[in-house]
Amino acid sequence: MARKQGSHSDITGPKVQAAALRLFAQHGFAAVSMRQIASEVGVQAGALYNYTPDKQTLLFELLRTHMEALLKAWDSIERPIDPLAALKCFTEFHIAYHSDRPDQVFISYMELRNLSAENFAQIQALRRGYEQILEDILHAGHDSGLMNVPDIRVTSMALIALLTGLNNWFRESGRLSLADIQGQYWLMVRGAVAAVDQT
Amino acid sequence: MARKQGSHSDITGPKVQAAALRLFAQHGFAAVSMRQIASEVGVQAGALYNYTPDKQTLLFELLRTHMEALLKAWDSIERPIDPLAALKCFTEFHIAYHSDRPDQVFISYMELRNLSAENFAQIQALRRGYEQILEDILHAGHDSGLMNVPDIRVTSMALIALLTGLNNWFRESGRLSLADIQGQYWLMVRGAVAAVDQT
DNA sequence: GTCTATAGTGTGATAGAC
DNA sequence: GTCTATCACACTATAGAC
Repeated sequence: MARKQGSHSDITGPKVQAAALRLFAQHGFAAVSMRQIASEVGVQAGALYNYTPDKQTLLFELLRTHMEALLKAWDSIERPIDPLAALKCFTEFHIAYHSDRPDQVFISYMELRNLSAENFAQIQALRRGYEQILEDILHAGHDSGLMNVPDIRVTSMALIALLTGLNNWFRESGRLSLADIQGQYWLMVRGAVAAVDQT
Repeated sequence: MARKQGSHSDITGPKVQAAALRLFAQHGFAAVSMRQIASEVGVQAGALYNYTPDKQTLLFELLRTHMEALLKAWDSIERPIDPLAALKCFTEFHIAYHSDRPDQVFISYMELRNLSAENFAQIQALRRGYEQILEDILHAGHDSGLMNVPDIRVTSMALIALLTGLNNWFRESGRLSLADIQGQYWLMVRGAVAAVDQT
């Protein structure tokens, strides 16, 4: 018999985040009501406000947590110094990390416009930090002559789109393993920066 | 002195489409109300229902019109037979067409989940048709030995993400011309399918 | 910490006058 | 074809009991 009242702060908090993440990813921030989230968690709508001051902050915290965890994860791995090896490392890291968190990645791209101006600026700064990682690698590759990068900003945005696009269609349960995907994407990334000029 | 009543079917219809397109792209389908659209058009909310049976159909018609125009535009240009030349042609076409219609492209990617099941299936079929164009080119390139394409589906999805990602940051008014962009993206696309196996 | 109840506002869509 | 007025319902967020 289910309890109708009681204190569950330790477990309800994470459940609110998880429910909001899943529903925002599936239906979009604006299309999801606080009542839907509460229903998924198993509480009444009013109880959600013990865990977030409002719906906007709930979204913001999901994005901030994701971006900070992403940056921290990169910081914690060992990065090769050689630019090509570093680019391969980045490619494989990006694919592994992002394909494992489809909902977080999805809302991080789709719901930016639903952030308030202040919150948007914070998330954008974190995102810029991630892009900078790739740009530094491309810069080193360009300077060493190991890569052909006519414009670092263009190449970095193109490569991130290439890699993140994987989330649009890849499902782990499909016919291809993560290692297969990493291998094929690395072939394409390496080719994209190795191209020499010819018509 | 503005008229408060009258018949404007010829001009109001397109204005409704244009206002909905702009607002959906900026704020998202679920976050935009019929009253907002009416306000942008300069009519009252009730008048919109002379031009669409409901909000859902308004979104669907925007996406359908865009996808059909895209396919028709490709059909109307001259396509080289040589696979590499065809891939270059596709790359430049995709960039030119998409960078000229940022709002249409944006909602075509972001608002798919707000379509009803029936409408989604129709849009998805049109999208599949566009992907098929690229897959056919890659298939010919693979068979002729001119391209290294381990998995046609993987490569086509990756290249479309690479190219469409341009819309995330490119603004015609920026420091780079469309021709510059087309040149750099073609270098990357060609490299991505030309890579030979090496570690 | 969760509940019930509710304030105050906004929503998509329709009816009928002009 | 557009207007005004409205129905019936959903929304975020808060107040106060337990």
